[in-house]
Amino acid sequence: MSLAVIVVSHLPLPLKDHLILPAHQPQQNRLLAVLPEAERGRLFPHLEQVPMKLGHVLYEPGVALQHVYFPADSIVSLLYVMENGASAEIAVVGKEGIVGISLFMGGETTPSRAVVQSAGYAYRLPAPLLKEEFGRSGAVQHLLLRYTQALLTQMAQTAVCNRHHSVEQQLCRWLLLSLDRLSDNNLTMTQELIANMLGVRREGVTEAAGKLQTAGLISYSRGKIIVLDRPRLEKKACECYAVVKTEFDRLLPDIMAN
Amino acid sequence: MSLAVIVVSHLPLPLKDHLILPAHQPQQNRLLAVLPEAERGRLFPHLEQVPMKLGHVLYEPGVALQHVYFPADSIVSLLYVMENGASAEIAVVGKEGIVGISLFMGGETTPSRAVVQSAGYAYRLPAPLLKEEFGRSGAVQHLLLRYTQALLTQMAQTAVCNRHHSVEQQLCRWLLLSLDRLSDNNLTMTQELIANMLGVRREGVTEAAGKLQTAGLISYSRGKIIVLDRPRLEKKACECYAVVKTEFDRLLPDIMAN
DNA sequence: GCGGCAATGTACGCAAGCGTACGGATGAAA
DNA sequence: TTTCATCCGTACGCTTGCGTACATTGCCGC
Repeated sequence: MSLAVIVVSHLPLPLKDHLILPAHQPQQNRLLAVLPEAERGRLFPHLEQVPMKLGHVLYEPGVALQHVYFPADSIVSLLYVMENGASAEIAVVGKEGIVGISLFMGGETTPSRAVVQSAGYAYRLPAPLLKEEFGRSGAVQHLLLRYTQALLTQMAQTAVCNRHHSVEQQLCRWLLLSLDRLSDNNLTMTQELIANMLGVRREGVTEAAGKLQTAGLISYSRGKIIVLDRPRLEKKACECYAVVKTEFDRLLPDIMAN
Repeated sequence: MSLAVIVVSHLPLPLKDHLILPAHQPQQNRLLAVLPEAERGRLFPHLEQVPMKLGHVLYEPGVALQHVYFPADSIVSLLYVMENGASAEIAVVGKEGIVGISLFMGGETTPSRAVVQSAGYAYRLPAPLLKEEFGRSGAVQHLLLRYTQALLTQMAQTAVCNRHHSVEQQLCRWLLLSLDRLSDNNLTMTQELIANMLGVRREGVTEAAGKLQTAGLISYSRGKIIVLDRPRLEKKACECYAVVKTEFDRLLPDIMAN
C-alpha cells in the first residue's frame, strides 16, 4: 500500500515573510472577472490577496471554512485521503473557479482536503460575505451554481477515468487539465506529487512520463515539466479530458474564453 | 474491452399498459416528505406518478430534461457510457433524492445517462415548475443544494473507490447503497447489470458475489439477491460506504432519518 | 567543488483483474 | 415435459500496476 507523503502546513500563512505581492488584480480569476459592476462593487473591497505555497492545505475534511478562495495563477487540488494514507484527486481548481463550494451549498464542510498543487496567488473572501451575496439570487448565485455543475462533471469523469484508463492516459489528462489553468507551458511538479494526485505509484508516473518524453511530447527534469506538443498530448489522453473541457466551455463560456 | 449491454428504451413511458398504480403518495420520496406546507401546496398538485421500469432511460447525455424525477420505491443510476461502450456508475439516486439536478444548477443537461436500476415508481414534476420554485430561494432551494452536495460527495467517493478498492469491496459498497434506498433486503439485479454499474467484468462480480455467498453474507440466484447479514457486509465494505452514508446523514438528517 | 539530499531510473516478483471461451444450471414458456 | 434463453460457474493466459529494493543523477548549500 503506497502511503501518500503530503506536505501538511496549516493556515494562516506566515505573513512575516516580507513577500512582495504582485499588483492587486482579482480579475485574474475568471469567475471574478465576469461579475457585473454591482457585484464587483460589493465584493472586491473585501477580497484579500494571499500567497498560495506549494503543499499548503486550505482546508481539512470536516473543518468549516473561514474563507473561500479564488485562485489567480495558482492551482488547488481537491483530494481525498484514505484511512491508510493513500490518496486520490477528486478535482482541480484554478483561475476558472472557486475553492469552498460547500459554503454556499449549505454543508459548510466536505470529506475532502484542498491542497495547493501549483504555487501562486489567490484572492480570498470571508465566508459570511459570500453567503450573503449568494443569498441575493443574482449573478453570483447563477455563476457559482453553473461552476458547481462543471466541477461535478469533473468529479464524475475522474471516477470514470479511474475505472477504465491507463496511468499514461490519466497522466495526459492531468497535464492538460493543469495546463489549462496556467498561463504558460511549464509545470512545477515532481512525479511523486503527481503520483499522489492520480493515486498511483511514483514509479508508474516515471514510466508514463518517460514514454511521453521519449515521444517528444513533454520534457521534464527534477520537478519542471514543459509541454512541447500539446496537440499530440491531447491525442494520447483519454476522452475524459475532452468531456470535461467541453462541459466547462458549455457551462461557462465567458469564463473559459481566452 | 467489455462492451456494456444496456437496455435502452425511451420515454414517454407506455401508458397503454393497463397498470394498476399504487396510491398517490409522494411522501414516499423523502425529499418531498420534508417540504413545508406552503411548498407542498404549490408542488404536489403537479406531481405525476410514473412507473419506472428496469432499464428505462430517463435522460441521455446532452438532452435537456422535461421533468425532474423523485423516486418513490425505485432506484436510478447515473452512469457514464464511454465511446467504446464501457460504462461506469457515477452515483445512485433513490427515495432520498431527485433525478435532474442539472435543471436547477443551470446546465440543463449532463454528459451522463440516467437509467432505472431497480423498478418501481417515481413522481415527476415539469421542469419549469421546479425552476420557478427553486428561484424562490426558500426551503426547496436550500434542500436541493444540500442534496446536491451529498450527491457530489457520492461521486467523489466513487472516484476514490474506483481507484483503490477491490471488486469485492466495491460490490459490498454498492449493495449497501442500494439497500439503503429500498424497503426490504431483496434486490432484483443480475450480476451482468451490477458489472455494468461497477464498470467491471461480469465474471468479477460472479467471483466476488460467490465469496459473499459462501461467507453467508448474501444469497442470490438468477437475479434475486438477498442480504442476510448486513453488519458483516458493512465490515467487508471499504470505508467509502461509511463516508458517503455519514455525509448524507449529516447534510440531510431529516431525510435520512428512518 | 563537494557533500548530501531530493528526484528520477530500473528491476523483479506478485496479485488483481481483463479478455475469452465454454460448460452447467435454472426457470419460464411452449 | 421438453425446450430454450438467461444467468451463473470456471478456467487460462495475459497485461497492468503494485510493493519493494536499490542505483543513479542533478541541484543546492556550504
